[in-house]
Amino acid sequence: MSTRKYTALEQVRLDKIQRLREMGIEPYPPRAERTHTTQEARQAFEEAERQGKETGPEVTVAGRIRSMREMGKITFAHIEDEHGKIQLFFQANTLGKERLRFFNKMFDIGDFIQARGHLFRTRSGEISVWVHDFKMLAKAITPLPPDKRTKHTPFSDPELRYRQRYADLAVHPEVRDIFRKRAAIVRALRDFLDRHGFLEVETPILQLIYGGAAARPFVTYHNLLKQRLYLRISFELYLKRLLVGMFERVYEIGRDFRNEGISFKHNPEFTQLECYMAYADYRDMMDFVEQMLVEVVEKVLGSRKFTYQGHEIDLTPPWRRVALRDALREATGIDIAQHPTGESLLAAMKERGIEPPRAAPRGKLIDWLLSTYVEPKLIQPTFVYDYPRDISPLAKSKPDDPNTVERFELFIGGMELGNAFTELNDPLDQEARFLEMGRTYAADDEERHPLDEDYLQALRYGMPPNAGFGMGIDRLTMLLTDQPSIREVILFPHLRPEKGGATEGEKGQTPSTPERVFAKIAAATGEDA
RNA sequence: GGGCGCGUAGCUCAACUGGCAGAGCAGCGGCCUUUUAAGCCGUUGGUUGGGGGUUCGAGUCCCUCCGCGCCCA
Repeated sequence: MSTRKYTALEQVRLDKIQRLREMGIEPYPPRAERTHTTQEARQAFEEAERQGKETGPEVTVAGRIRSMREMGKITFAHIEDEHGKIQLFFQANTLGKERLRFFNKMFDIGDFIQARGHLFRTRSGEISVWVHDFKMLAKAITPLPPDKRTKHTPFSDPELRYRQRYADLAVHPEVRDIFRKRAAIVRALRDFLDRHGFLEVETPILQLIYGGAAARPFVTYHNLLKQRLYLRISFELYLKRLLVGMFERVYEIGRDFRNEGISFKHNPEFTQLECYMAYADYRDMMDFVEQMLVEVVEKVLGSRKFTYQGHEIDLTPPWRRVALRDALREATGIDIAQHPTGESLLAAMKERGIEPPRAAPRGKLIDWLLSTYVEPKLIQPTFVYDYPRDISPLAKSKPDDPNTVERFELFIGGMELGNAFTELNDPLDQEARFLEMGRTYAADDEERHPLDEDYLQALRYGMPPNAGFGMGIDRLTMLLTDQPSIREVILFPHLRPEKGGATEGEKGQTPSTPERVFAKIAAATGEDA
């Protein structure tokens, strides 16, 4: 019994499976006997040609049928494996009429096949396998979608491409290339950090107290321990504990989870790199990041320059460094230094016809101005530095200006790519900041964070001065693969369920606070919350 | 969360002010011994995203729900 109804097209192929089995042919045999990839087969033939031969060696190739052209007593087909295609040539004189008919009738585009034969060139010059024998490796039931380049019927529906990424990948080699490049980026970052004395570590994803960023968490529940847990929104507080533990340089590459909106640059789970360097400050970190990205990009792309969405981006150092105050003054005419309070800043904004979406504290207004008026224009790599203290509770204040912290964000291609501070290592100041945040944020503000007493305890043992940096791997991949949406660089991006919509009983109401969610989870799992 | 747009055959898309749901591709049957967007002849295929309403009559108009995209938060 099937979990869904088969289409008429699928039914045809199911019938073929049935008939194959009746003929004693297993449509899903356990083993293949490939001797050459398509690439190796072509190379083998070219080698034979260099030796003056007209035919190449006998090879057994395997792959997915991508096209079939039946022409009476001969049939052409292309098969594809991971790295390329090769044409198969089936001829009645070689195989016998019945065997050729068997191929024509029982094999379809999308099936995996293995074919043995010698290599040759067709009259039109294409290297092909003159098939002596062939074998079904895996019968496809659902027809493959046509690829994007097919003139009449491109497979272009983004929803279907993301929902059925396997089909998208199967027919679009260039989509496979994005993920190869992504792997190369991560490898190059690791390599760079390892060579610079960083230790790669893994810290908890399930956390009792979340922190390190301003974001809403996903919540979950450990049944046996009756523990409320959060999926981490950043690695920051754990990695910095390791500096207390006398590791001087640590990094982690992994998944963060943020229970927030989805957009072309936001996915609920995304991959982050964070690294921490003892005895360095945020200026050292700028130099380090510059060096790291230049090297990574050169390794992956072979150049310091690349095009992102029509913009030529040049990573040749030194990158522009601009104080947040100057960047905002340039973009909006407002000097935030003249407006030490939210009220004053808001008044200045309104004077210039700038209307924020909602009333907010000073730091949040500045953040909004930055992302609205500055960020989209920062195409070339730019460090924006010196941020308001109240939106940076983990960063150290500037010695001469307690309301400004030593923090920078990195922008490339109009996107925020990374964030860094001279880390706050004064346990008393950190405690004061946590308490201050608790007062500034309304009790029901979902970005209000619980106070992490254990983190303060770690600081009390003494943490060396250090700088930390976090960067979105997905966004870096977007830049280096010239993709306009984060979904193009995540293999299985988050989508709503195709059917059903909201979970039963939750329609129309969002359980907005973790407390309410815990109550629901506990009820659903039969545990006391 | 808000605004705009989209949802029709397996895929890509048509269908005027409401009036017989169509094409190309693929599929199926046939012809074809060097094709590669093969070609030629014939042919099958529909819960028009789900539900409700208006109407003699709804793909089209109204309400609602679901999904996707773009823009805004």
